[in-house]
Amino acid sequence: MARRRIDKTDAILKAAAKIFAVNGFNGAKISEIAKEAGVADGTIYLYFQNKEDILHTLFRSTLEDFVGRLKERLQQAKSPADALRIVCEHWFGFMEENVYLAHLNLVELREHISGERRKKLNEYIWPFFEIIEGIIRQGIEDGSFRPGLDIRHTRRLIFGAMDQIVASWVVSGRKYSLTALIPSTCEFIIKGLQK
Amino acid sequence: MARRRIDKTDAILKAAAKIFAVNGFNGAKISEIAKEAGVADGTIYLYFQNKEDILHTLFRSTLEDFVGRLKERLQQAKSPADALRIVCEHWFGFMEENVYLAHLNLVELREHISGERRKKLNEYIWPFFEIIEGIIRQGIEDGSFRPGLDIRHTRRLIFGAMDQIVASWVVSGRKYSLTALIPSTCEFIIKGLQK
Amino acid sequence: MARRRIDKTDAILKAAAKIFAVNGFNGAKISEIAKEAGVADGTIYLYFQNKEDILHTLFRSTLEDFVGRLKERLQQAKSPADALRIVCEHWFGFMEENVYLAHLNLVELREHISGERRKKLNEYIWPFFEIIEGIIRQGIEDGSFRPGLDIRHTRRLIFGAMDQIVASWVVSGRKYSLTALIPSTCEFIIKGLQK
Amino acid sequence: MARRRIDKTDAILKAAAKIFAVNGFNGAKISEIAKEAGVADGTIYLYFQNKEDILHTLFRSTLEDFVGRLKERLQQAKSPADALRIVCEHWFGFMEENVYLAHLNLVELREHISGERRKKLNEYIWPFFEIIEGIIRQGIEDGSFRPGLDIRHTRRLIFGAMDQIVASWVVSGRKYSLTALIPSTCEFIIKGLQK
DNA sequence: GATGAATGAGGGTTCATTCAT
DNA sequence: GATGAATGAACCCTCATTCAT
Repeated sequence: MARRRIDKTDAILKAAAKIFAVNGFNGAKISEIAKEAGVADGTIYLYFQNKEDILHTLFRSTLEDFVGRLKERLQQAKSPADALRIVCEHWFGFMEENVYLAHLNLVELREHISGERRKKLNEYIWPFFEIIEGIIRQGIEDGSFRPGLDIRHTRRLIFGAMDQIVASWVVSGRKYSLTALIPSTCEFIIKGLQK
Repeated sequence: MARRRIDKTDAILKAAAKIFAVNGFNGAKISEIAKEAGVADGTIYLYFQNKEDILHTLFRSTLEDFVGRLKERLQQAKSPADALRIVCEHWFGFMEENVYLAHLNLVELREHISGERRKKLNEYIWPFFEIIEGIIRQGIEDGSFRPGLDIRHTRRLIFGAMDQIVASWVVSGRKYSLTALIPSTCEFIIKGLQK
Repeated sequence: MARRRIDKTDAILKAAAKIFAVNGFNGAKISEIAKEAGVADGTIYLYFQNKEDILHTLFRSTLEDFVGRLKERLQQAKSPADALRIVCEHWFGFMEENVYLAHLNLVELREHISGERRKKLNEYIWPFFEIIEGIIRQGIEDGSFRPGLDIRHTRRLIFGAMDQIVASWVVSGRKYSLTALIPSTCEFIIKGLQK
Repeated sequence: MARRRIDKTDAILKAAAKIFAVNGFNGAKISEIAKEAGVADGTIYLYFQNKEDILHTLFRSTLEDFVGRLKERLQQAKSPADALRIVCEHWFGFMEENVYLAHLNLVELREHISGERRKKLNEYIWPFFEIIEGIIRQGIEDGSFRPGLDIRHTRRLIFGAMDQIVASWVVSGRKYSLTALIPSTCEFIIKGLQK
């Protein structure tokens, strides 16, 4: 029973990820998600409160998973610069494995249907931002990075650079390898922080 | 007559910029735009084909204006690094002066109601991207920037970094000065390209 | 223009009265009302806020009309007993002329979808109740009716008796004359108050 | 087995009475009734054909019970007027003891989702009406009441008066004693019939 | 008999677009 | 050209009922 419950939740989330990614949140129809998930329209409401709840759950669960794995990997980081490299690798790799999420991140995390929604979705990505900010702080402390860097501002610069690479890759139709761009992306970022 | 035509077109575009920015494309109602512009609902359809046409015209005209002014300013650039500084200043300044556009850029340029729409909207920003790419190319040629930089990839890194700063500023409710962040942003970008 | 507005409002109200009466409030579909009124579904929302607003307007306007005419007629009343006779005549006559309203009164004024709705609908009938209470008060004062009658309680007894006659007539399919029952109804009521 | 069957039937009916009373027929959810009754949703359909069947059974069984007890009590009536007093006492007392039924009577006996439903529900109250009509007939015969009274019409007047008192009491939130109103109610009714 | 997860039909409401004036 | 009343397609969500276990 519990098993089944999880199966359907997953099926719906997976279907939603696809439909949201293709059509955006507003363009996605519940009936389409249901069809894709192989359940009846009403069934969705046994597992989620409403359309928005699906989106939130999708973000939360995926990002929690992402952050959890990232933290593990980061334990092997030898330096702040190395840690940033791991972050970039992980982010790009994660996006390649979860293209739908990449779409969603691109589209919905930034969309602005109501300030409220944006705020909640932003909450879910905060743990990731905190990781980056922690690395910057450490880099400043151990002298790897310039003193005087504003932590938050710098985190935005780093995330923005990485994110734009993902966004362009998504918009391009993913015609090239994202992971191949890790070295040059990291070089730009790390150089931008040094000295 | 022609004069009047332009007046109304402008009034509608101005109204649309405001309404789109506040409510997003999907959330904006034609009737609200009409009211804000001081015309009847139906009048809008004498000047634009449909709701989407308004958005496209808005982007195109605003970005054309932006690029035109930027090009003028860039004639005084003393070096590629200086040119990038001017680009950043101009972009941030432009966003501060056109908050509505900043919102729109944040929201709609990235939204993805249909791949089709995104593609068209991206077209309008291309001239701006070409300017940045031209600066990078020049910087590589005159030795200011690292050789071996991939022009397009680098442009994305630069734009992504700048853009994230704007995005965060918008999301924050514009509670701080955007232009104050120009120096630290440029330092990150330029250092990222050097050596 | 104003004329048209009134025409449509009336057409919708008339259609709604019919559809509500036949199907009840919950059973009535907006699309049916629209069809009956000869307008598009959406047009209804240009004239009314929502389905409930139609019901309220229907009650309010009809009862206002009813009370207005009743007050005029009552000016010719020669005694409290005569006034009650006029009230009964008017109520029964009104119901015969507005069968749909009779249905509605029977059905919706009493229905209990939410306490809120009932309360509002009851408000509209209050002016009628006040008229009856005024007559009772006067009858006690001039000695026509028993002293010691509780005004409110007595009004309920009177209204209840009359109303049940209407209700039975509606339920029967209106196979007999309602006005023919005025004398016997009034006799019961007036005798019930005297001595 | 048979015993168990009755237990569950009763539990469901009792739960339904409560839920119907609070929410009305349309507003009541099968799942709520099931929860209140402590059974599964599907179980209800082992005991009743559908939602409407529950309502019918509820009315029939409750009113049968009511009429049965009333008949017993009426054997001690000393006169038609006394009998009417007993009827009123019993009706008011019954309503006070079965508030849920009072609500239901108020709401659903009169509701009119389909003429069909009303007709059936009315059937269940007929035995009560017949008792009242019998008393009137007897009163006319023994000279207690006016000759020439129309039996059916008079029954409606009596029931209407009593019922309105109950209805107002229910709507008021039952903030006062219903049984306290028996004397004045009976005085009105009996005076209305005499001479 | 009992369960409760699953079903899917049904409807109020919004709003981009049209067109008679 | 300008108006704005009218249109009607589109969609999320509820809940009575079913049926596999």
